[in-house]
Amino acid sequence: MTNPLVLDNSDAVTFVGVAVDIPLPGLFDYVWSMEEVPMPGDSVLVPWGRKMVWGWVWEVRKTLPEGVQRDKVKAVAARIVEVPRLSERWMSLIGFASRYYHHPIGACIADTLPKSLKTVGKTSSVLPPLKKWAKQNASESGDVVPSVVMDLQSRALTQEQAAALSDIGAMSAFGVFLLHGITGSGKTEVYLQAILSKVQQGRQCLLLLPEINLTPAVEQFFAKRLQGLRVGTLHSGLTDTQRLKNWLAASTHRLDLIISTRLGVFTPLPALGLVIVDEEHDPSYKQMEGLKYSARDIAIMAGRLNDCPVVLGSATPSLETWHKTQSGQYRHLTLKQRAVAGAVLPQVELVDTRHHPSQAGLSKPVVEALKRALEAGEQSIVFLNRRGYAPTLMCESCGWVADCHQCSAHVVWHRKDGLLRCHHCGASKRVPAACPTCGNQDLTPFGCGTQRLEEALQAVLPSARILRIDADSTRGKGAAEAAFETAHHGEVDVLVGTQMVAKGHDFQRVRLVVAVNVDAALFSHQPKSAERLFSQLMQVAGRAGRAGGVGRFMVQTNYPHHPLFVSLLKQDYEGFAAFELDARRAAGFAPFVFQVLVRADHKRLDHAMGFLSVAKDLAQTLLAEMGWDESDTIRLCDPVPLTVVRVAGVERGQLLVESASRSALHAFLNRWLPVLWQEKGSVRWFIDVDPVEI
DNA sequence: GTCAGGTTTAAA
DNA sequence: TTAAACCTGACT
Repeated sequence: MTNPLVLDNSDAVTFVGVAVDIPLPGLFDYVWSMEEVPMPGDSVLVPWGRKMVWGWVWEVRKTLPEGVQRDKVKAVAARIVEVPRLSERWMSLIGFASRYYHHPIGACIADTLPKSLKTVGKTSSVLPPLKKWAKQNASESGDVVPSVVMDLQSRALTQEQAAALSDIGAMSAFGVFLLHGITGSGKTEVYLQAILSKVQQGRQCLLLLPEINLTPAVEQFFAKRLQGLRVGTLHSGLTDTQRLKNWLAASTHRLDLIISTRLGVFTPLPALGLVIVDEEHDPSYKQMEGLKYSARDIAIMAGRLNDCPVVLGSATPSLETWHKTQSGQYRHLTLKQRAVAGAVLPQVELVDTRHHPSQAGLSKPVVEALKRALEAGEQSIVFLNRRGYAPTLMCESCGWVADCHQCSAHVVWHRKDGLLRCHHCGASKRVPAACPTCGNQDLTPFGCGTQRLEEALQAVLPSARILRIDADSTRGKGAAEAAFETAHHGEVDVLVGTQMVAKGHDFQRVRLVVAVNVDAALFSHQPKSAERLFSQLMQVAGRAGRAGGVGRFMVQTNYPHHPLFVSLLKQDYEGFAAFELDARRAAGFAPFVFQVLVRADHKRLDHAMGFLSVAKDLAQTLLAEMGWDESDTIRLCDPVPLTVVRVAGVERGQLLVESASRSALHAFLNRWLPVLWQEKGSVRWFIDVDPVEI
């Protein structure tokens, strides 16, 4: 601490540690030679090599850190006054993300701010909203308590809802709640009233949703129900300018409720009072590129830093959340009844496909049920989590299979547009007229995707109006909303689709829901695949019978006695979770062990694998030096190629590191990763903390 | 010698 | 990541 009364020595120089948008670890030091005093959080322009790059002041220092030569240090070129200074709390959150995910701090900032903030001075479109913001900010403060009132048609809460609400409302400090409620149990009503009460106290609320598709409907819902509420959305579907505007409004308390996808969890909200993560188990909360964060985990840290409650909502909580709830770290709020009047749980039926052979993916009992629903004028949903027409195209005479040139994977036949598309790299090519190896003109599709299922359904239900909803049919702006709109208006008898049909949308006239081709997930080597299947099935099941009457959910399987289905029949999440957690404990999987994945990519597999084995050797040496017993604290697995080893012409390998102690794992990474930075050669590598796929 | 191509290194 | 420097082999 410098005493402010003692004048600085005239030759004392101020240095700043700047987080630069460069994938290198650590901060870079610059001289601050401007009149104005630098502050952490300032946006600056600094020389980098022979060009200028954008960065943020992270630390202000009187001396250079050890090892930095004074003559190498250049001066900050300019402070970008138009960009608001980042708050301390926001910097703590980014700092946490950087340490926890072992990702360079500059890259963390770059990955979490609206990217238009990096182009100030380069493009003209960014400046007007920033200038407007500065002007507005000078003239008035955003900190006003809005007078928000609930609409008159508010329903009375069930006892369970009221109890949950009062528990959340009573929590004014940090605490995590699991709001565990089946579909239709009225979680949203609890969110709404909790948000209302926080907003009336002058606080901001952050509501995270797993998918962009859900944001418009949810925004409308809140705007309609809470009059006077200043609500805005943040997601990657917004234009850069719109996103910047909403971000600025949120960060200056001109919004009370921010509804966003995962990227919104990093928005600096000055008056954050409540964080809600809806469908907290959803895999899309995990960012897979750049800073590989879990928005749910970051949300919890944001709650901790802002000392406010965090609500995790789900009908089928992730097992890590469930585990923490069971051990008392999170508080468990349960909603067991369906809140919508007259709605009851759907009946689950398993169709044993060993006894009911299926044609084009549909068994006889399922077809019968669909016919009856059609006759009764009801809507039905058929769920198949695989898009395209057929996952493989094969020549039966020579055994040739259509593969992707750039990836070690089969290409999927998309019959509608006559293309073979690779679902890994996105490349597509025309369907060949004949087998390229033997000239056979009869190529046979194997397996079934949503397009083929749609065709099969049309064949058995000729009079039905069928609508397919998947990533292909809803490409293009507004296409998804238009499709859902059509379904809502009842102009559709059967909806066929991937998990897109399962998420968030209540179709009023649906009584029957069918799931086909789910068995592969039962025996996947991915530890989370059973968990994911169970939650998907519970979620689609919830689409049945929301309007009243008993819904019916039929699942085709070859393994009706599998424990997952035994739990599904009873819609018994807790039973499933107990079974699955036991299995994970026995196998030594997460959440009983903490994992970090080191991935190495290179055009040549031997280079990628070579890097990983060197990395492993270095790790072993390091562990010996640290005096840790390898088998005891840190477990290093063998480097292995990924299942789909080549994608877009790049070969990929990985090395899994595990420990029962999170702090030991991080302490080890802090020593190991700097060594790897020196060792990389031409191999591109990165790490994934708490990976969802291994 | 020189040109294209790959690999290494530094960036504060 | 980017860009320049550095290295290497093929060819004139």
